[in-house]
Amino acid sequence: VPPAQQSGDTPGTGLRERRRAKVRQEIYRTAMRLFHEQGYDETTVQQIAEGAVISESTFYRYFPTKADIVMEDELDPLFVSTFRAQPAELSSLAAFRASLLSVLSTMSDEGQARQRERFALILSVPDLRAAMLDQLIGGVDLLAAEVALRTGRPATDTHVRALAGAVVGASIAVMFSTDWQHDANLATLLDAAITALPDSLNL
Amino acid sequence: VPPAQQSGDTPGTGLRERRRAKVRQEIYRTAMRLFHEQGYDETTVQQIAEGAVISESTFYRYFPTKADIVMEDELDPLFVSTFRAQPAELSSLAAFRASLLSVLSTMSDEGQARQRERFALILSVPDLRAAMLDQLIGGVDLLAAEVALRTGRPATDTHVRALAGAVVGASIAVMFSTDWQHDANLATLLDAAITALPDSLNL
Amino acid sequence: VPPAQQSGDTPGTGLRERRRAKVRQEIYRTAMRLFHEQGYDETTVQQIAEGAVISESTFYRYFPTKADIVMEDELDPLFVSTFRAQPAELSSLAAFRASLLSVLSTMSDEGQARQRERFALILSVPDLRAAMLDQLIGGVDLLAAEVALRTGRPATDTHVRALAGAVVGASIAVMFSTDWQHDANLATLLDAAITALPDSLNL
Amino acid sequence: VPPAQQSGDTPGTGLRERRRAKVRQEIYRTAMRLFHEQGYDETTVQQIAEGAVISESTFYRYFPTKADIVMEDELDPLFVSTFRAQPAELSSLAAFRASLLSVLSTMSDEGQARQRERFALILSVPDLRAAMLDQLIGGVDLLAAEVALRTGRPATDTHVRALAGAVVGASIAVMFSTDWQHDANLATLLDAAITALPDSLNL
DNA sequence: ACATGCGGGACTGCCCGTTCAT
DNA sequence: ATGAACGGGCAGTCCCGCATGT
Repeated sequence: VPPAQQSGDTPGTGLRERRRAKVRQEIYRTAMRLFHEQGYDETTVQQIAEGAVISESTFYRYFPTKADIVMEDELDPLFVSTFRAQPAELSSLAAFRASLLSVLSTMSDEGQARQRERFALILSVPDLRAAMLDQLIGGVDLLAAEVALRTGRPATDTHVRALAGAVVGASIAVMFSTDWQHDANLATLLDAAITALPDSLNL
Repeated sequence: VPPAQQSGDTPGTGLRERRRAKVRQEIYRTAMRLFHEQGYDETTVQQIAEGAVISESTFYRYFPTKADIVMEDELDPLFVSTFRAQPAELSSLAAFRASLLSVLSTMSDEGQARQRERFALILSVPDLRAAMLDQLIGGVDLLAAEVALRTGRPATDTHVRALAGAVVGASIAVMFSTDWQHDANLATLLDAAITALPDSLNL
Repeated sequence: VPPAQQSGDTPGTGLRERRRAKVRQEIYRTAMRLFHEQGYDETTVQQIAEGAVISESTFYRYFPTKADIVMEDELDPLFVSTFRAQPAELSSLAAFRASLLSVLSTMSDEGQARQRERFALILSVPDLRAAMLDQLIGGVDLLAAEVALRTGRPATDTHVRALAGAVVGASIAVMFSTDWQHDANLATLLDAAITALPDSLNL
Repeated sequence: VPPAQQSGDTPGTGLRERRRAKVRQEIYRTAMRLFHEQGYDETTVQQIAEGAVISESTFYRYFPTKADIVMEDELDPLFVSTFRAQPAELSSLAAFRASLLSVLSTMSDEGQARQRERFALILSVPDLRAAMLDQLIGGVDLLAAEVALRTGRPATDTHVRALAGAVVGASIAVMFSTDWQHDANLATLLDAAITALPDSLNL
């Protein structure tokens, strides 16, 4: 037992943690493969457990629900650090936009493709769409906290929350647009929407 | 055979339709009462069915899922008609704000209290929060369609969608703020947020 | 109401009967198409009813169960008449074999293909396999009755029933053999099995 | 990890296994009692579960379907071992007959009565008749495998399958004869049918 | 007469809490 | 004491029979 519980973010070099991470990844990959082959609803937790050679109850120790496998998003922490690194003279909106572009551009093409597919999956499965709201609310809270930091206002300030909500809402609205699958580039789309947002409010 | 199929909204004078509406309401009330008394998760569909003196399968013929009972929102159509009635010279944002105030003000105190409770329920139950996203997306689509109508732009236009998303997002963000339960008035809160939105974007 | 209920087999020229036949066929075709497109279990009775533009309960007035659509076999009456037409000097077994070949040979290639596919469907769906037993028992009874007619013995005679059972059983056993899908010709297979049956008993 | 995986049939000394067997038997007995008292269709799985003091979902962990309770046949393995013990010089048919008699004679009168009743139940309930086909196919496959073993031919050989099918088919045909309930002895009946089978083929 | 709608039961799948085995 | 097995329990889907209304 390590003398001090390490803070959650540190990767962790303990043997335990690595084993855990490995199992987790095995579950993740098996599940994604099955979702891809058979569809989400058609894949049972039992099948995933069998594929990853663990018991069903172990599965639930790694992912609270089946939907959480897909909800997994490694981009949030990256986004936060990027946002904080933006020059102070930028407005929050501009900083958001810059961070967005920066994060998206660091993704490999394959990474983009995977995000894309993941997103399409979420869009098409009610259960996953549903699971996304908490994710979204979390996103708003996160952004509000960062904006609060930047501006010195409290995170519960109506203006701060409205800004965060509007930005996330606009992003979602554009992403959930029915006809973006042909559109090659999510980054361009989002960038345009965010840039135009102030003007859009005058429509 | 009825001589003319009546448009869906008309109350309907057929014996069948009235019975249906009555049963639906009975289910709704029974469910809400039970949710109030025992909590949402602690109430089974079977109990609701028993309380409404129907079978479980009949329940599912009226509400596709248990969550849909709570999702029921009669305000949307009212909002749409109010929004359309706004003078054309108002910007979409202003029209939205005016409609919002108008709709909220027509609600009785008791109606407001019920909405409030309903909202608190949704906030506290993961299952309901989850179910809300589709509702929200629907709201964005609805609003986008109306804005498109007002401005003559296509409903899929990025500006239009961004506007709709931002407005809904900001509203949600404010409503999901942790500390509004003490605040008596939702209307005031929302009004402030929407009014300040353009300025907020400059934070 | 017709003065005399016509015997079930007569095609019937009444307007009623023709309408009935037409609806029945419409149901049959819609169902088969859907089974083909989506699979049997994945097709609900409601979908079939919608596709045939009738109500669900009407469906059940034409087919007692969903499985009965597939169970429909128009070959039995043909087989009986062919069997009766066999020369009296043939043994029952020989007559059976001759009738079998005769009936199968009258089928068009397309008809054979359809029978083949139908059979594969039955094999692969538990529900259909299950539904088949009554069909089979019916077949045994039918055959026993015919053999009884031919031989002058009572249809309940143990020898008669054993013969009928053995013939049907052997046919089934061969048809349910795991590896016949590559084998182009069901007729050849069955013929060989029946011909060799007496010898097989000495194994 | 247990040092050696015990063969499935061995009773098993683990506490877990014994408990499982006990629960299974409790379900079986409760169900049979209820079927006897109220009829099969009139007995719900819920009642069985209540009677066995388990939950409905546990029931389905022990028996995949309600029908499988009745399908349970402990005679198959006994039959196989008896069949294998027959002297090699007997023909397969003769060996089958000898095994049949042997197995039936070891059954107590009460056991016979139970089998009888079980069979009558199956005959009278469509759902059970239906479930029986898979059982039958299994029986044919089993017998074919044994015959293959005895004769050195492949189990998929047409002669082998035809023989197995014919024997099972003849047995079924006789058992499903309408008027055997007065006939005290199933063994005698089956024996006669099997013995006469080769001659019957010449009818 | 005909369709619509409801009762109700079988069954599946998700998820959680407890118990057993190592 | 850690992890697997197992049971409980509930949501939800589909099939089918019967009552009811048009």
